[in-house]
Amino acid sequence: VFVSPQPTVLHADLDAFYASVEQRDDPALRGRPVIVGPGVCLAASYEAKAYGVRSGMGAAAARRACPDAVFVRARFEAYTEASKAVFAIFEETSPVVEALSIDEAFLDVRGLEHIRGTPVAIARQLRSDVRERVGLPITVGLARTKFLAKVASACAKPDGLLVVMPDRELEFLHPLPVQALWGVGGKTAAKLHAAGLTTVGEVARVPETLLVEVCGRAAGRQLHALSHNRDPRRVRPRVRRRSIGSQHALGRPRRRSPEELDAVLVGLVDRVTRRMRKARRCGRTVVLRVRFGDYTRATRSRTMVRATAQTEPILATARSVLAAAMPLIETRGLTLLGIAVTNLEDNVGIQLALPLGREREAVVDAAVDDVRARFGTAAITRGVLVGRDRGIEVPLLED
DNA sequence: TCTGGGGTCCTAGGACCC
DNA sequence: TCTGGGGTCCTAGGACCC
Repeated sequence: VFVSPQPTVLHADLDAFYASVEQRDDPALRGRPVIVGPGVCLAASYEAKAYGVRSGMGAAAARRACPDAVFVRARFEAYTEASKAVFAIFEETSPVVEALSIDEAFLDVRGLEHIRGTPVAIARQLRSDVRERVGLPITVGLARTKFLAKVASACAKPDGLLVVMPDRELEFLHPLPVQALWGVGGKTAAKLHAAGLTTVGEVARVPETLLVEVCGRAAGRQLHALSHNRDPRRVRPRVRRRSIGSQHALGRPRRRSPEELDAVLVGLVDRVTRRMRKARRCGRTVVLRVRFGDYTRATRSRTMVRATAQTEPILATARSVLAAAMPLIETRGLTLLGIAVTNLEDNVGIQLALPLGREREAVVDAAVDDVRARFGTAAITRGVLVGRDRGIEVPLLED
C-alpha cells in the first residue's frame, strides 16, 4: 500500500516583525506606514511596503518612496522579548523546532494527530495562539519539505496560511522566479538569467553539469536538487553557533587616528567577549572586518593557539590583526569596523567540592587532574577557584 | 536602493604532514 | 632525491540570509 506522504513541515514567519511590534505597542501606528530605523530600514510595515519600501533600504530612499511614513527607532529589547514569547508557543506546538532567526522557525508536526490534530489544524491553532497571546500577525507555510514550506510562507504573506499538497508541488514551484530558490540572490540570479533561465521550471530542465558550471559545485547541485523538489533536510533543533561577532558603522569616510580606531576595537572586543562568556563558548580565530567608502570589504584574521573567551588575549590578537591591516585601511576611507570570533568551542567547566585546610597548590592540582580524567586531553584554558560563604560563591583565585 | 548589525556556507590557494 | 597521493589547518574572499 502506497501512502502519499502528508505535508508535515511547517514554516512560521512573523510579518514585518519589528514594525509589527511597534504597531502593537503604539495604537497610533496601526494602519499607518511604519519604518523602523535609524539609518537603514530594518523593517517596514505592510502599509509602507505598499509604497515600495524594502528592508535594507537607506533611510533617505525610504522617505522618498513613502513621505508619509512614521520613522521609529528600533527597540531591540522589545523584539527579543516578543521573539521569546513566540518561540515559547512554537515549543508548545511541537517538540521539534528549528529556529532560523529571531522571527522564523521550522516545526516538524509529524505524529501529533492524536494530541494536537492534523497539520492544517495545528497551523491554524498556531496562528491564532500567536495573535491572541503575543498580539502579532504570523504567516505559516505547510509542505512536505523545508524548502517548499518556506516558499509557501513567502507566498502567503502577510497574515496567511498556505498548504502545498504533495500532488501539486511542481505545479506550485515551477512557475516561480529563480530567486525563489534558496541561495539565489542578486548575483546568482543574474548568472542564471544570462544562461537564459528565469523560472524554477527552466532551471529544472537543464542538466546539473550546466548549473555547476554557471554557479559552482555546491550551489549548482543544490539548485538542481531544489528545482526538482528534492530537499531531504530534516527539521532539527538548531545546531550551535559558529561565530560571535559585533560591528560598528563609522559614518562618513575620513582619516581616523590609531587611538580612535583602538577605542572602537576595545568596545567591540568587550561586547563580543561578554557575549561569549555568557554563552559559555570560547574561540580561537579572531576575524577583523572592515568596509570602505566605496562599499568594498575586506577581512583579516588570526588564529590563536588556544581557544579563549577572555578579553585580554582576544583584544591583543585583534590589535595585531588591525595593525597588520593598517596599510590597507590608510589608503582607503574606512566606514565600518567589526570583529568576529570563530572556531568556537564549548567552554566546559566542572566544579569540585574540596576540603579546606590543604595546600592551595595541592587543591588546584587535584582539580586539574580531575578535569583531565573526565575530559581526556582537553586543554584547560581557565580555572576559577571559588569559596563558599553562607551559600554565596566567592572567587579566590583565577587562572 | 548607496547601506545596519547579526549570522551562514562555500571556494581556493598555501603551508605543512605522512 | 625534485617527486606520488592523501590529508589537515589557516587565511581571504564571495554570496547569501534575516
